[in-house]
Amino acid sequence: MDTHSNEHSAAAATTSRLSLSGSSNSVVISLRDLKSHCNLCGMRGLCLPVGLSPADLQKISTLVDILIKLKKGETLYRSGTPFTALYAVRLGSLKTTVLAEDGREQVAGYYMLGELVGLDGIGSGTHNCHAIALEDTEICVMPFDQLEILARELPTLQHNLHQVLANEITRDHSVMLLLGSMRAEERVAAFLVNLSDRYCRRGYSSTEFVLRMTREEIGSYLGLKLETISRLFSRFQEEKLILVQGRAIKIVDTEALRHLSGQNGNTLPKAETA
Amino acid sequence: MDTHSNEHSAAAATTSRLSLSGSSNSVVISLRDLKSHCNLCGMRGLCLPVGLSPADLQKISTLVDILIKLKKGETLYRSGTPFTALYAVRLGSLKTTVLAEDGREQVAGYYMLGELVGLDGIGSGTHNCHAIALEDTEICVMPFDQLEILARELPTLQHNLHQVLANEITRDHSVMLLLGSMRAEERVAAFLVNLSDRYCRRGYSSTEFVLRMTREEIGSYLGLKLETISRLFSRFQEEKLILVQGRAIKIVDTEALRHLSGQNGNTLPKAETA
DNA sequence: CGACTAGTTGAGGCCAGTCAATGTTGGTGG
DNA sequence: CCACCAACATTGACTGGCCTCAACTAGTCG
Repeated sequence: MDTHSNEHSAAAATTSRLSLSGSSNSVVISLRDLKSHCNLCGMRGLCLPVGLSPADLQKISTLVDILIKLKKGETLYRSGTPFTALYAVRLGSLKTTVLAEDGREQVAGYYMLGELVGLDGIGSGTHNCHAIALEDTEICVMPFDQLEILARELPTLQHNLHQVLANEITRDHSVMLLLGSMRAEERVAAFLVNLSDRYCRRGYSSTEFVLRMTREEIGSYLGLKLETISRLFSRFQEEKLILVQGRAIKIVDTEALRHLSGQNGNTLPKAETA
Repeated sequence: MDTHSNEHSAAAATTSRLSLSGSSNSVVISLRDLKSHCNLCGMRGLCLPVGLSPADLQKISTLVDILIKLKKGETLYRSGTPFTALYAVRLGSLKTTVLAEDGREQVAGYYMLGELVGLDGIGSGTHNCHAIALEDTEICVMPFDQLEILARELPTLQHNLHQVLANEITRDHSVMLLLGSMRAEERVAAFLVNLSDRYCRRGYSSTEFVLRMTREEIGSYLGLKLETISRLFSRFQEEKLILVQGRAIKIVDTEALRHLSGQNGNTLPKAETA
């Protein structure tokens, strides 16, 4: 709300380093004025995996001292801008989109509360996707150079960082599997099951949630057209798998969805499927 | 050649830690007996990006003391086996395949000389794909726990490791773009251009090379069927873009291929293609 | 109210998959 | 040397799933 941040010199300095686009009217707040450091944060243990001692957390807090507030549709960073930091979603959600050289754009990821965004920039020092808020969103900024320094002191943090990076690779592999070898209905089912699981892990309902993406964004993520998403939502509803009301989703038959998606839940082992 | 390695206690110990499947008859050699440490290796600067001083390289050499020789078709690791090390391809090539829970398998990556395999295991401590040699292949083993220790001492190595991980993410994103939004001919063109570039960077011909994968493996990687690959190779040949002779490929019209693949090379910008 | 965006639904077309027959290659053994 | 076999590859005919185009509805904002 308080857009007069020029008195927050630390925040202002970091803002320029972060290369937020001038057109963006995102709000940057120095956490030094707030009491919300990592050890108080509800997301603790989500954005960085478990195993950190209170003392370690205290040290990590020192490098998370900027909070960015984005309104729906605002961009956290754009493809081509310099990479300086990792971003932890503290509230809300974002999408990332990759761009082909011919201008085609595709949603590459969908990040919610407690997840880290911006890993893609480490390789080249430049972001190669856009990160855009899907709703009003708060982001903790972790300057990467400081993170690397701290990781040398704290083996647990170092290993956590490696895990976060590798988990992103694993996640991408399952998306590749989805895009490369699943039919449309399987993709949509897998998408819903994935969302359900992630909401569940965060303490929300695994059967009722509100989509933050349009049909077009979902389609882009799944390599399908928006009409196909719409049709499949309707068909799943006819088949009593889900209830759809615009973006509100209620999962009725979790098992059937899970089965469709190829992840046969915790049901029979089926040893013969090589 | 010398398969009596039971006197190489270090090699034998590491072998068990690596959990090589018993059925595999891959050969494990201790590099202590060889003179081929990193600072002598021709791949230097490929498997780990640039910027390492000779002194740093010397230290890294100390952790690369095992060489694995795989014959065509042998597996380096399988999905589900414990993750212990990263593997640098010293000679030859490998594919990695991810498995859906319903048994479907898909080629996730194709690694050649100087590239690192095994990153996927860092997240969970367990590999979640298979790595299989496409031809006779030599692999340098870098135990990951030792690598992490060394990375804490050498900031350059630490940053290189982060870059390697992040580059894998970037690579996966471009595969996702390919699978999600390109038509078959564009995918195949992109595949050929990508191979061409990578061979070129390694000092081989960018226009003539021999595929190490079957049509089926290429198709699996590109989310297509083997017949489609075959048909497109034939069509590209008719259209004078390439010459195909089994697995031998000669690229005739690089520009046209590059254009098809969406990476419009270093030609005209074409601003109007939104 | 009109303009706009998001979503639904239908009709028809096309790209890639499926099925099947045939050709090619490389290795093995008589 | 050739015969034989298995794995890999090519090509054709047909099918079907998803895309394209288009019309229509619902909700929102000025």
